[in-house]
Amino acid sequence: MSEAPADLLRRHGVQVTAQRLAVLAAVSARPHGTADEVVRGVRAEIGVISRQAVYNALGVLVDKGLIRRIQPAGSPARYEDRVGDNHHHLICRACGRTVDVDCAAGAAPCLNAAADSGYEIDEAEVIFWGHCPECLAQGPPPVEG
Amino acid sequence: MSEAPADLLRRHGVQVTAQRLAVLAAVSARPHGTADEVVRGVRAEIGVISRQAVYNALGVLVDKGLIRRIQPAGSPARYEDRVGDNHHHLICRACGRTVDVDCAAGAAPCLNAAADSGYEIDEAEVIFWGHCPECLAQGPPPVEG
DNA sequence: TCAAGGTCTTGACTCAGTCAAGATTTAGAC
DNA sequence: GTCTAAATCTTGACTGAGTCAAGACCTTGA
Repeated sequence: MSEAPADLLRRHGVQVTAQRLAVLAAVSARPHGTADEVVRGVRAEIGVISRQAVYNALGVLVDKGLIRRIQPAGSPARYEDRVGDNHHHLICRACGRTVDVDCAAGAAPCLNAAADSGYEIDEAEVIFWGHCPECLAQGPPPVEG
Repeated sequence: MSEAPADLLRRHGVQVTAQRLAVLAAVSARPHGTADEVVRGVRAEIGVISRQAVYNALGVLVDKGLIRRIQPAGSPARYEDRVGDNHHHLICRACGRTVDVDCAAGAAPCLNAAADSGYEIDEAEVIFWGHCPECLAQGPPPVEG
């Protein structure tokens, strides 16, 4: 990350604009933020931007592998700038807080078994659901069922 | 599954209605169907039902653990009646076909490592993305990036 | 058969995201 | 520094998935 953001974009064949730089910065500043939170972050930084420009920038950056999109069930898409490693996510059912988890097994552990299906697999998306320490402390999680 | 669907519902404290029975049957008939597909399936079976009643029935059945809801990125929620085992899903990026995969490791393999975070984890949701044999045969998958 | 409570229908609404047309900006050539 | 073509941004309408609320209807249990 010693590279300037503008150079990073150029190196990936992405035209450099104030909006894209601000989106990249906003995603870095608040990992796991929604598109809407990015919009607010960018507006705080450069004053004004259209929702559409943010969606466009996020799409381009995801496309080029500069950021990663995660889409947990029951939540809008979220974005983070930690890419290139095979980490997963852990989400609190109560407060929605999302944290990164390194996969203990290194490479995705189920890939071999799944390959029996004849599918050519390129990604294993893993999301852990539970309750974070703070929500646990505030009271026992509601019994389900 | 030797139990009659109506008894199954009653045993779980769910009031028995024609709509709920039809929704349960529709989900069994087409695993991984969307709410919309369930609506169409139910209409084929009992003639008429409101969208809202289907959402309501699906919600109750998921709540009681009689069916399972999966929400792949970029797709509406899907439902299946295979519950109680820790199986995962494999989705074709090209045609969207979804198949079940048994987890080779038996129990969810990353749970121990993730537990370091202090979270109390109750579910590991795993989705594999790739291309199915038929889509692979029709041509190489598009290069991404 | 009847009353009470739960469920269904209808229709408006929200939220996240997409589409399209015209104005603006960027990159590269002169 | 100026100019042109192409890419990007803004604006505003639109779609799809799902939720909310009020009143009609059906189940359950007595």
